[in-house]
Amino acid sequence: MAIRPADQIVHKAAWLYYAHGLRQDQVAQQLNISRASVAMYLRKARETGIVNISTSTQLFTDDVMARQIEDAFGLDAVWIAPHGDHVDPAAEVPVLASGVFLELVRKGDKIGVAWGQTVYAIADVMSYADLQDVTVVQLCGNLGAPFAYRPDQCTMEIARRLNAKGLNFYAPLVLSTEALAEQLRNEPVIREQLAGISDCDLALYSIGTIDADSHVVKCGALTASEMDALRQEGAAGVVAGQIIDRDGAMLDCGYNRRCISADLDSLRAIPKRLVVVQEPNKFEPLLAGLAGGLCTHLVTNAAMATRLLDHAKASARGKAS
Amino acid sequence: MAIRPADQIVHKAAWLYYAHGLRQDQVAQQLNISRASVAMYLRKARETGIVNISTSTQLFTDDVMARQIEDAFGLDAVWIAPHGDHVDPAAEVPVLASGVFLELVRKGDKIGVAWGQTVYAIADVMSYADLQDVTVVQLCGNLGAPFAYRPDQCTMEIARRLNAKGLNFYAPLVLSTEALAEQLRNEPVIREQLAGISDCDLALYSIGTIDADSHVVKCGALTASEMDALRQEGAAGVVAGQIIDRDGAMLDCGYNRRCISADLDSLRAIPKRLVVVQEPNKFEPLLAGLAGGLCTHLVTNAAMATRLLDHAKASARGKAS
DNA sequence: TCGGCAAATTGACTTTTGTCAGCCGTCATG
DNA sequence: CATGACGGCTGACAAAAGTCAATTTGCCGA
Repeated sequence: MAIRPADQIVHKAAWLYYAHGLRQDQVAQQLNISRASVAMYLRKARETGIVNISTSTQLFTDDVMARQIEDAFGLDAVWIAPHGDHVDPAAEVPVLASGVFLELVRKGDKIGVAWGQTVYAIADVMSYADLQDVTVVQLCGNLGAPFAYRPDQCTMEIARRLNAKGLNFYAPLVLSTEALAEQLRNEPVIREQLAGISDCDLALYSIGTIDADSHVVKCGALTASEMDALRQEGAAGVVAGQIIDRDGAMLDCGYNRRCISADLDSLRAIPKRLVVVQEPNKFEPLLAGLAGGLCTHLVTNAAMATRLLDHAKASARGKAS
Repeated sequence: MAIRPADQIVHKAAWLYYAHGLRQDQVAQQLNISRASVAMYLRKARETGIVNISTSTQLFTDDVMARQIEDAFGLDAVWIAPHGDHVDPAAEVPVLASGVFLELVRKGDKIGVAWGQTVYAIADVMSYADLQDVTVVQLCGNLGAPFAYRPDQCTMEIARRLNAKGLNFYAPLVLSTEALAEQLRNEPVIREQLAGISDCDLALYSIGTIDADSHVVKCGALTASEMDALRQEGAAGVVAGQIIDRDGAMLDCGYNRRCISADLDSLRAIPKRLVVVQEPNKFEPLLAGLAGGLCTHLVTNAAMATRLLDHAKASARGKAS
């Protein structure tokens, strides 16, 4: 909580430069150090969240399509990244999502974070902030797989960026038997953590696909053929490591019963549920998530937005006829 | 609410530069404009709060004196500006106060603002923000005096800086008779506004002195000799244009009864009450305000902090003996 | 007390950003 | 239809910020 003596100078430099608007050479003079050091301290200040630079994301909500999707699916807010007509189209959605995320976070909040490539990409471009009284909790159990986007990695990276407390989940995501999963869920430590999920203020997740490329398959929680079987049984998407059906309800299957993760009611109890979807093949999973009320705030790209609207119009016509 | 077409380009430039980290020439290329225009748009973005740059004020709370004052006076948080060993010592407290103010404001808040040179100085150095759903309300009636720090000016300037809604108080601060003041207070428009003060989330004020230099004297609400008489009667400070005694209670006097302003209970109902005091001669008034529980968050300078602590220690000894 | 080593600091150079006079298109006016 | 005023945009230059190799500082163990 207290400022380390070594950081004192960083705070001072940042204050003189950003709050008072002095030039770097003036700051250097004030603090009796070289201008090069000032430049270094200022970079450090930005990188550690002592200084915060945020850009309004209004540009992306202020859009007819975004409004139409809000209305069609009853969402609180929708952000649409335009077609990647610029340098790095793949980065657009994560950068936007991280901006939106930081706009939604409040001091003292408890934030639930799931996992996946999308979530990790967001963490990776997120700018640093000084939110020491924020807690970031992992929404589901862990996987041993050596991927950067594992649940614990996602949680910790976001906590690190925010200078927040990170609360990891020390249990596997999926166990070999239902009985063991049940026992573990009843362990006080685990039970407490699961129970605490519903009093998060904000949740961040993407929705996974039901195919061989799914992160649950890549990380070894399910085999490609098991996944295939689940699709036959009505699986439509993955939320926090669990399989949901087309209506966004938990699929009644052995895999889910062997999972240790946030149950969907707990997720729905979180007031702000930020869902970020980028890849085109996540259309069906996203529809399932929307149907299940798992999303209040949505960040996606223009292509996906168009498909969502087309779908909404089609089903509206379907009902009318 | 919607972005003006002319501002679209400002948003885009700000997004590419600050969120994606492109250089100005790359942004210029993206948007097919000259780099000079990009530089201009970026300045505009900073000046209108599309981009927000904020610096942690932790340096100034993270201080033994600040902690001691918190404890001694039971405050939620205290910030102390160090001795003016740098370029513009007079600006230090207002700059700090505006930083603290912006840290305390939340989206959707209703903010009460009083008036005076200190408050106006804060407004004047405050950086721009994009808080469109914030409401800034004037805590007391108006004065005709041609000073920039009039109640309505303070309110409007802060509202302008935040891009917030400003709600002015269309009544004089002080009337010639008690009867007229009472009648006016009962006018529905005025009554409503006064009643609404207690559901502010945050208040900002300084505490005025009881002397010929007081802003209420300069603005003609009281003459110097009237002020002198009030001091004999126990006046110790001025809050939102009204006179308080040494205990921070409303002084029972004709002037106060002729005032149209927030009553002290309404102020105390506001959860965050940010008091900013800079001038040495405001020591007694500040003590009165603290005694009356009119302050939860305090911004001041090192000299004042020392005096406060000395006073607290002295009265602790007094009680002990 | 003295090397030896890592971390912090700096001077000099390069790149990026800020600025402003002048230009160009637009629009209202005579 | 010419004119002039105005606001926004740009090119070219000046100022400021970023970078990095070289140097200094502080610190540890011998």
